[in-house]
Amino acid sequence: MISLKQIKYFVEIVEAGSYSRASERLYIAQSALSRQMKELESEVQAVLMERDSRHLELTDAGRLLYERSKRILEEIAETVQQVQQVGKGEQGTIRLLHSSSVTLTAELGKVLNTLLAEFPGVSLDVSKASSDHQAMDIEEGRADLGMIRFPILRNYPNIVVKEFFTEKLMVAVSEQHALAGKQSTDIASLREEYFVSIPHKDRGGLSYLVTSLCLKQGFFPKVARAISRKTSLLNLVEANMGIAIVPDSMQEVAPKGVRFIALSDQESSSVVGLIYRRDAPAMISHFIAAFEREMHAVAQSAA
Amino acid sequence: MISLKQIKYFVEIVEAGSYSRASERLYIAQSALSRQMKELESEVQAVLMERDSRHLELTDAGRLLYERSKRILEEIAETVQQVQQVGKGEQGTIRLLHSSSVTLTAELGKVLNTLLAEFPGVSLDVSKASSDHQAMDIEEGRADLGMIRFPILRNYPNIVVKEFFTEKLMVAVSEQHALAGKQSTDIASLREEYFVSIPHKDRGGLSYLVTSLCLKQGFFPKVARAISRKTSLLNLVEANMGIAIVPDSMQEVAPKGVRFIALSDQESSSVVGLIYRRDAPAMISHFIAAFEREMHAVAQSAA
DNA sequence: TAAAAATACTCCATAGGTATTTTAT
DNA sequence: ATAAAATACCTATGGAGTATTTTTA
Repeated sequence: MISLKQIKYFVEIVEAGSYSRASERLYIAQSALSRQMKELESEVQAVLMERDSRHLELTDAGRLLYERSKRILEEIAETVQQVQQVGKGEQGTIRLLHSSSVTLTAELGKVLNTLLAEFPGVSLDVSKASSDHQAMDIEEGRADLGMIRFPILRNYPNIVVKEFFTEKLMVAVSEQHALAGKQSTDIASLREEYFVSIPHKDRGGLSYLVTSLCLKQGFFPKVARAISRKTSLLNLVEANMGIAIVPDSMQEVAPKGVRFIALSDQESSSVVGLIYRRDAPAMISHFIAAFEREMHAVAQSAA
Repeated sequence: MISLKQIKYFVEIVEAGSYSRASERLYIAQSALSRQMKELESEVQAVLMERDSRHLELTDAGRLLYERSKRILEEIAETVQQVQQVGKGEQGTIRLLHSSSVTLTAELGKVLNTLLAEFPGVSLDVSKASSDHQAMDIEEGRADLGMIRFPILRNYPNIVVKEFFTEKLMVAVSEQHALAGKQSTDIASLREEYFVSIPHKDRGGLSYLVTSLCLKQGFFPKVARAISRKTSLLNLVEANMGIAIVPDSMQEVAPKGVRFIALSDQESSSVVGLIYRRDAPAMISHFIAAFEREMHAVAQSAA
């Protein structure tokens, strides 16, 4: 019966390029490898490697086995990890909240799918909620994890707030707007514009950030004549009721008649944060750790 | 280190529904299973089965491991088989010929793809050739395998001819033809039609078969005014230059303006054959055996 | 109490170690 | 002549068998 040991040894030999080197890496004697490979070859009834005192070379059969073996070993490792997780009770539904300004972009969706594959016992229940609601829901056990936009004004003693990722801010304008054709602008130039977002000083998040940025340029953003909580900001922008400063990820979900203009200001970026209970169960903690890891990975690959 | 034995035992236990029954199937002692499962559970750090003296039930972790294990064992078995094949020199290109009346339908394509997956060292080189050419090419080593349409008139001593599969014959007519709307007809009713196929008595295959069928009904098929070897029969049919009797698989490759009408005659079917050298190398023989097996399998599932 | 799993104890097969030989450059 | 793989021989770990105990429906 072919054994996993043989497969592991075989892969290691191929990657080490020689029996002796592989024997060192595996902390076993070279003779053991020699015998195991002989055994493996008789199991599959095929010569896997041409070997002499200098060279080691895979045969066609060996190459095939090597490729397959890597896959199989990976699959087994992954399986063991996942079975461990499920065994540890890492299963159930994670209730994930997100602010309306944190949209579920394709990128985020990809990351979440990766996580679901990694945590086979877990499913997600995603809803939209304001930062305050998120904090309360999580504190009181109605949700597990939230994605909010900095800054956070109030403090919740039982809740951890972690920086998650950073996005560039952009100006969203209607295609009929004077700025529509521009490549780039800055916040100071928006002094006379009407903002469809509600500049609410004490609610934190994006509106707070935008207001602060404007104040730094010496003006308080003028409020547009039409404002809505129901329809998305971007629909008002499209209707040319005013402009908005939003994260660039909003481009993905923007209606057709909206143009995005880059902001040259250095500080014009916004941080998305992750919030969760300080005493989150192990499963949630593991999920969060993986979430951060994956998100940083895509951030790296993007940079 | 988790072992294949443990995985095999585990799967067997799950499928047997009890340790004792599994131990019988595996020809080992029940105690051995008990210990191996204990070991496996400690390897994956998870309880896999709730077991007492009456019931055996998988935990969530166990269910996950069971599903994955089946996949992994399959993958290993398949790998071993394929490595054996490649090791036995079962690699190279199989030169496959087919008559023009044996079209590479989607069904056939699927079967060939299955075979290519099963024979990882093999690739195909497919060409069209007349039955006679096929036999000569194969006899003289320029090809390996041919798909022809019965009957075969000449005898080639070094070539094996095997029935492969059977198809219903249909009448192909232009959509402007009087028969176009009919559900079904019979050969006797085609007495006055013009046939765009060339009724060649001594060339075998489809034309011979069609001619014989007509003769059985007491007439010799009338030859259409336009005949071509280059363009496909069906183009002539579409242009309403005459009708043709063809296998139903031709519907897949027919131009839009062609209608197919069923034939009620009992004998109106045609047999496709496989031809190859009597002394074909092992690899070709194995491939052929698998080809027949797969083709019969789809024939069964269709019926 | 009966059937099925778990444990105790024993044995042997086989994986691995050391030392040596073979092989190809 | 040397570096690496193959072989010979020995040892020890761990997998399997038998017999027995434990568990729960």
